Amino acid sequence: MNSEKLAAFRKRVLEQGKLLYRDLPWRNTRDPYAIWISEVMLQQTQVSRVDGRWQHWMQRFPNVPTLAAADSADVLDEWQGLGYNRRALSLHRAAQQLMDRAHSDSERSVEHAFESAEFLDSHFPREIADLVSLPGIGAATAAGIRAFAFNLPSIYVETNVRTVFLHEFFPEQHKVSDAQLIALVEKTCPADASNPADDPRSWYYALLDYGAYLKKTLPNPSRRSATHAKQSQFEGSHRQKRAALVRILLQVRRDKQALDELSLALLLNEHEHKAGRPDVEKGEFSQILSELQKEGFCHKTAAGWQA
DNA sequence: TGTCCACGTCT
DNA sequence: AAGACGTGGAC
Repeated sequence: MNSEKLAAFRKRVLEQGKLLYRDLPWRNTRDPYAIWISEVMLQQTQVSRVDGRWQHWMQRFPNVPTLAAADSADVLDEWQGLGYNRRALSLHRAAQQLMDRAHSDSERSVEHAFESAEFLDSHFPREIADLVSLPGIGAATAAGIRAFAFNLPSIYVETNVRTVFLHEFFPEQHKVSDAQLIALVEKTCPADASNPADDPRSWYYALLDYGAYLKKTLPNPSRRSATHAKQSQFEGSHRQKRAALVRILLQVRRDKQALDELSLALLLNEHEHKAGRPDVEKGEFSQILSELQKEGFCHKTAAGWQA
């Protein structure tokens, strides 16, 4: 790949990015906490579904200390409708870890109150290794936080970025590996922010917006990525039952203020612990549900269990 | 009506 | 390293 070709590509993406720029609410802040929340919400989720939910979350849990102090059931409750509950529980746990880190930092710099949001923001991790050590933050989310909150260069590979590189450099080619894409992403990301119109933040906004546009107008090019996988069947799956159970528990808690906080939190932690594993014990869901039914919290209908 | 599809993180 | 994980819009 010669440098003229790369320069032409960069110019094209920047131009497209300008034309297609989306003025999304989480792009009008530099608060790393707010951007972190948006990145996690946007994992596997369309922009249209996050818009509104992000704002609501920010009202309810405006900063790291608020989120860390929240009850895990309230965090789940706020998350309902976004899918993949484990992301909400990871957010909650990560916030608590950040508080722990801030606490130990403030022992060394006592002039800062460790409870203050400003202190935490200035201590929000910006190194890849520190970000990735938090639950729910992988390579992509870490790079996104670095670019959008701190304007720092990284290799940000997610579906829209894949789409652009697949479309521009690998037309027609199938099963393109991430290693091939990463090499190009690394080569093209601006490494210093001296030119304000061409920095990591603007660069990745442009890539995201151009990629989203390509997905709308073409058969999704990112299907040609080697990482693209067909999802397993939802109907009749454990995760369908688990989702129903969480919904019912939260509904019961909202409506009747029954179910004490602690037992619900324990149950939800259990749920979190088991997520991602296929070894959930047989009959566990129906057992919990029939116990709840005995206490009059829910009942079985033709459509399934209801609160 | 159901079936397919959107996909990053974790184990 | 293959597969689980939630929800709702598109068709």
